[in-house]
Amino acid sequence: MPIHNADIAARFEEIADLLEIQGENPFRIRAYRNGARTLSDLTLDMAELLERDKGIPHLPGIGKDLAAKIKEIVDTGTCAKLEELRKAVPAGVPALLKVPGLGPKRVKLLMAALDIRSPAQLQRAAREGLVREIPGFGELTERHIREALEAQLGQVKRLTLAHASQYAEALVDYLRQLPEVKQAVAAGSYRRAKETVGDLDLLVTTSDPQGVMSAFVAYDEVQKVLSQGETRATVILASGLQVDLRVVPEESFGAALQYFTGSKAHNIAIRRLGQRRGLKINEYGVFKRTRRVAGDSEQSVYAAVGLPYVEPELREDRGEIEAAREGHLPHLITLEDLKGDLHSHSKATDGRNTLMEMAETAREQGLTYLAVTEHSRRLAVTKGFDPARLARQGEEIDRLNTELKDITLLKGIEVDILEDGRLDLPDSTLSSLDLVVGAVHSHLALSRKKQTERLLRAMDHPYFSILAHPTGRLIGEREPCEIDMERVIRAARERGCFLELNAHPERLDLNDIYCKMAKSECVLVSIASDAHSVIDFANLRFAVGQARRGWLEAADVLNTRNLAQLRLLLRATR
DNA sequence: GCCGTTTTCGGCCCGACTGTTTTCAGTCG
Repeated sequence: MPIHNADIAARFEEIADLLEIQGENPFRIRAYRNGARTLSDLTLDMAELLERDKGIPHLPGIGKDLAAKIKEIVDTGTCAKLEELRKAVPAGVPALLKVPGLGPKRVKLLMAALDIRSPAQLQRAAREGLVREIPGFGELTERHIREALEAQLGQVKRLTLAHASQYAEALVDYLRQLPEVKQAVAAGSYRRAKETVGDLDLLVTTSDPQGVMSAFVAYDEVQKVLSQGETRATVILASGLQVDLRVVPEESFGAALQYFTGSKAHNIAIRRLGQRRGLKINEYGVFKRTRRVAGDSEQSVYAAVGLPYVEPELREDRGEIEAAREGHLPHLITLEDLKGDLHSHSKATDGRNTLMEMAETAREQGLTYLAVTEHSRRLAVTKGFDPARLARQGEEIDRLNTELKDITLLKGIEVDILEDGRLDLPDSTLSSLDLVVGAVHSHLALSRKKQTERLLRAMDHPYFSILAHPTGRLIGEREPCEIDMERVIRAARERGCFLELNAHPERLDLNDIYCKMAKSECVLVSIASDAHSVIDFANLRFAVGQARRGWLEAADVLNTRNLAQLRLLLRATR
């Protein structure tokens, strides 16, 4: 079993949980969690580095001790420290930390007083009314534990960004129409355009906090109010989504928005910068002793610690603070930078609309070209194209292009990459097209070596232009294929072809980390809708969000070029 | 356990809400 960075990160999280239950130094615990986060954000594969005898490079939050543990975990699958901790704490106990309202202190109390060793035992004890008898617990706490354990069975997964946007936009609209509300925005991971959102964080400024709070908990989708104070409330919607609302005075809007946008790691780093300058930063502003020196706007908060404004999508403590300090922040791509779309389908295969309808909608969205890329014959369920049908569509595209104004249809194909890396259509067919988008739709479970070589062979093909949804993942449904993305990206650079960032809300593939990696290797990314109907062009904004999280600028994206420039770049791949 | 533009030792972000207590600990974000 190969050990991936995610596996090492999981071991570190487990160590942190176990140390927490033992009541260890909280900063030591945080060190393990920071190490875990660094590893899961990393593109370098630790196991591979060690295999090639490269040693572990200097990484933020990974010191001598954690580096040694990484090596030990890669070599043995575990580490002595973890095994020692596992022996000291019963196996079901870490799961108790996941129960809302239970932290390490209460878990310890439960173990000591009632010998609770698993969520099941806790559920029984809570039903029998034993929990309330423990000093520090009470009837209400017991009820909350019982309800939380029962609810956990049907626990909601994280929503895709697109799904969350439906709830967020409706709620923000609701709050904005309240007369006492000055500003209302969604902050948190939603504002950072993270691909999935666990809960919504809303921020409101008002002169009447009480009124806003009452209106918020009265929103008709609210099923349960978890907490409600003067400036903060937490509710659960009927859909199961948790929503936190924070209310601050108008002059604190910037500081509060900065704080509630996160990420947590980014905020900690910013506050530490503040500390060094003798400043205290909280959601109400930036303070020098008791004097408020900034906080009206986010810009003012960053300026107070000597930094330029940092875009929300960059705020993950992945190097943005250093880049800001050195004046190297990227000028991030925007939706308006996209000049065209290089992946779409029509009724001819598994799409819903005609070519004309697709073209006109794309044009309405400000696009000036649209590549038609139907599936190839191998994907029979989609009525994929054989050479003859593809040729006939080519004639139709020629005819439409004489009728269409301000937009050009390009002839393409989403050709299946077969198990051995060959393409599903002959060269004579592919050579007649403007671009060839290659995609894997079968044999997703090949070994890392085979899957990687399959992609490399496909990309080596003389007419190959763009690798579509490179990892094949479906968020929350299907894990990415095992691929050595570092090799794929390097191969794309050498070959001169491109990688796609697919805008389908469940794909968003490439992800942010791989986008950044492609950028560092100077491989252009195609931000593509993969539209199967006219409404799918709207998904482009989520892909742009992902691209921004991956530090991409307009120049890093293939389809920010105008048609003439694009044709040159596509021709150069051949 | 990590880290250093005051530091290689002694710090490590900061505040709101709840429940149980009678002034605050625990948890959460």
